[in-house]
Amino acid sequence: MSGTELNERAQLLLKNLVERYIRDGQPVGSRTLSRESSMVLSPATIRNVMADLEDLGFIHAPHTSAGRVPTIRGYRLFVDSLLTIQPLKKSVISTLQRRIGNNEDPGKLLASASRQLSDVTSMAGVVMLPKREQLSLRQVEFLPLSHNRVLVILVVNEKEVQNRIIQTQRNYSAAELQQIANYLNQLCAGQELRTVRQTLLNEMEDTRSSMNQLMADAIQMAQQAFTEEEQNGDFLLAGQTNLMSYEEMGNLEKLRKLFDAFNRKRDILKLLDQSLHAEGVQIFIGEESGYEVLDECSVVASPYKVDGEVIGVLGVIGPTRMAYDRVIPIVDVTAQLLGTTLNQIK
Amino acid sequence: MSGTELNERAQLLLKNLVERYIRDGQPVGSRTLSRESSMVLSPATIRNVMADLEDLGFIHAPHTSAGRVPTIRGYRLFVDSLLTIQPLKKSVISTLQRRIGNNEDPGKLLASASRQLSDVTSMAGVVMLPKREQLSLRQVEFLPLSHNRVLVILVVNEKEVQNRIIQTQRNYSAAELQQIANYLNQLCAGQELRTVRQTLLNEMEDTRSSMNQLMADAIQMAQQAFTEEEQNGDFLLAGQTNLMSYEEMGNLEKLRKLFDAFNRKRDILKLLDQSLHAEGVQIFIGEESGYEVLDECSVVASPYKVDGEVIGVLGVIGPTRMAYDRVIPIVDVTAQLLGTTLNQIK
DNA sequence: TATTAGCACTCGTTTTGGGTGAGTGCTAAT
DNA sequence: ATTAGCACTCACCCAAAACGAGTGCTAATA
Repeated sequence: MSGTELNERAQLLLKNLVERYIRDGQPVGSRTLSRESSMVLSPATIRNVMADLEDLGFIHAPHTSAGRVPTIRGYRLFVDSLLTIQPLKKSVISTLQRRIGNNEDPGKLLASASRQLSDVTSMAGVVMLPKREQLSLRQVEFLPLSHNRVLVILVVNEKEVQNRIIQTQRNYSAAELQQIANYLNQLCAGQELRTVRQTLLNEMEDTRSSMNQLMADAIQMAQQAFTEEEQNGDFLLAGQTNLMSYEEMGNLEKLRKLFDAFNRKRDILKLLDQSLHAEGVQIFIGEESGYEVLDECSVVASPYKVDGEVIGVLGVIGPTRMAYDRVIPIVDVTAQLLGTTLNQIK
Repeated sequence: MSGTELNERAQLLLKNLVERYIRDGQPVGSRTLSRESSMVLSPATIRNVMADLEDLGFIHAPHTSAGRVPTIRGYRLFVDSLLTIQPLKKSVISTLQRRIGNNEDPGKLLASASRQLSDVTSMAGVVMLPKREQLSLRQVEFLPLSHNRVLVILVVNEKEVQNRIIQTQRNYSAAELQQIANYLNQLCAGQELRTVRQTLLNEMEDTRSSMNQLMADAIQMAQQAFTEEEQNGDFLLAGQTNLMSYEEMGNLEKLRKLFDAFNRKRDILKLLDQSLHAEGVQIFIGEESGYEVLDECSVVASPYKVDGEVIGVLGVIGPTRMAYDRVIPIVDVTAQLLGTTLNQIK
């Protein structure tokens, strides 16, 4: 029984222990496990096995006369190779589908997905906003404002509208701006924003010789307008209050730090980013995430795709002691549903 | 000493009591008050006075052998006529001003104001988004999408861009849409959205006879586009996690309900609306608000103006036991600063 | 008449200590 | 290798006791 490998029996026992602990949150003792477990073993034997499991760091006793509780390592082994996931029933899937809806507005869709996740899991649901690598310019429009400022309206990706205000050298009339816009639209429409910037550079060379001042202005203006505001990414969070109902979150101070992290967004984003280039559901258990505030939380995340390309991540955040077998398929399916729905309205 | 009027001494005592209670959160007893209070009275006398105050419902003893705690009525009297507010120092005001900044983007400005409020008060800061009564249309633009849908871009109030998608009867070409936009721009530019709708109705009458199909289409399209999505109002909340640090919020269940109310927004909005047509700082103490979740909270709110017209409300939400003397001027000044800053960038 | 000292009393809080029970590790028997 | 038996540990519960801040009432006082 000594050694670093876990035999069949020990694994099964660990599985039972974790399941039991997840179910009712109490440290589980040898007696319980003996009764519960499928195999017939006396408590004493089980104690021996548990002692081994403890030596190997899979479980841990809060104090001498308490049962055992899974450690992070224990959970890890559990989700990696012990967990049996029952696939969702068709009916459940279609309920999820229906509840996500197929709103025209992708923003609303994402919000609904995160709410969905939080509702069905009773934890916090999170949906990262899509990273749109390729923004293809459809049309640009300029409107004069006071104080040498110009309102720029960009229509990208067919139906998305961005607008920003730029500062110009002098005052342009509406007519001039119209001309500039026409010029730029003709030059750049349909291109991706990054190639647009290249196009502008090239054009600048050409125009310099031809000496058309307005064109030169146009290019300079466009340079400003198309400077991508670095979009640091963002996410939608729903149901964070659900987390307040878990007694393992009883520590208000910790809970507060967690909520602050949600507001700060940065750490959570970084964590989600890690799933961006992964395939399928990823799980971060407790400290594994590397973020102290998530000490006692697990994150179950999955990338979602549009056009076969991963554009974002969604998932749930909850206590380490969560029903992984239920949560994992929910996250998985929701990611797929969101992807296909986004595809449809693209 | 019996009677319903409070004599000078009783008022002063109440003032001291509330101040003391606000300072350290413990029920305050006759002994403490005797030591603390400016006037020289024995604990026994003070007990007599306190008994009266209790009869009149201004204070309340949590149990027989505890000191007294202000009731809602007590707080009310305190803030209404006992409270001495020290005006903010110039330096503090300019710090506030600086920290709000003068971002070009009004959205960022509002966010910064609410963060500001929460930071300096260590409570939750809230800023209602401006109600813009008059949206004056500057320009409208149509872009064809697939499936008989059209992307409408509205530029209102000089520099604000709205966009929505409408469903049309048939497919229009870009050129047709351009024509329609020109027509509408000529017809309606500069008008307020509400008069625009009227203009359209009138125009419809006229056009019906002249039988120009495209114009008729244009009007129908505009009807759709200008149907105001009822903007139910919204607010920006910052620092709600601050509330988790007050021991009077120890009850997680209650705190959760409060946070849920923040997310629901509706109740909070209604409450803030009440300050919309008030002059100066308004205070809702505990149950006074009429919303159960705010039982143990007070809301200090003030309308803010642009162009001399009230367009929104801002304030803070915190425990009933808050330092009103400090919070009230902060809210007051912040409202003024936000107003003037908004004015500048308008 | 208003104020105050004195005193018995109340009641939440803290401390103490025994009892309980779930669970353990170890040892010896199977 | 497994199990029964047993002494031991320790969180938890509960009741009793000690504590102390604060009260209301009464009688004395200015």
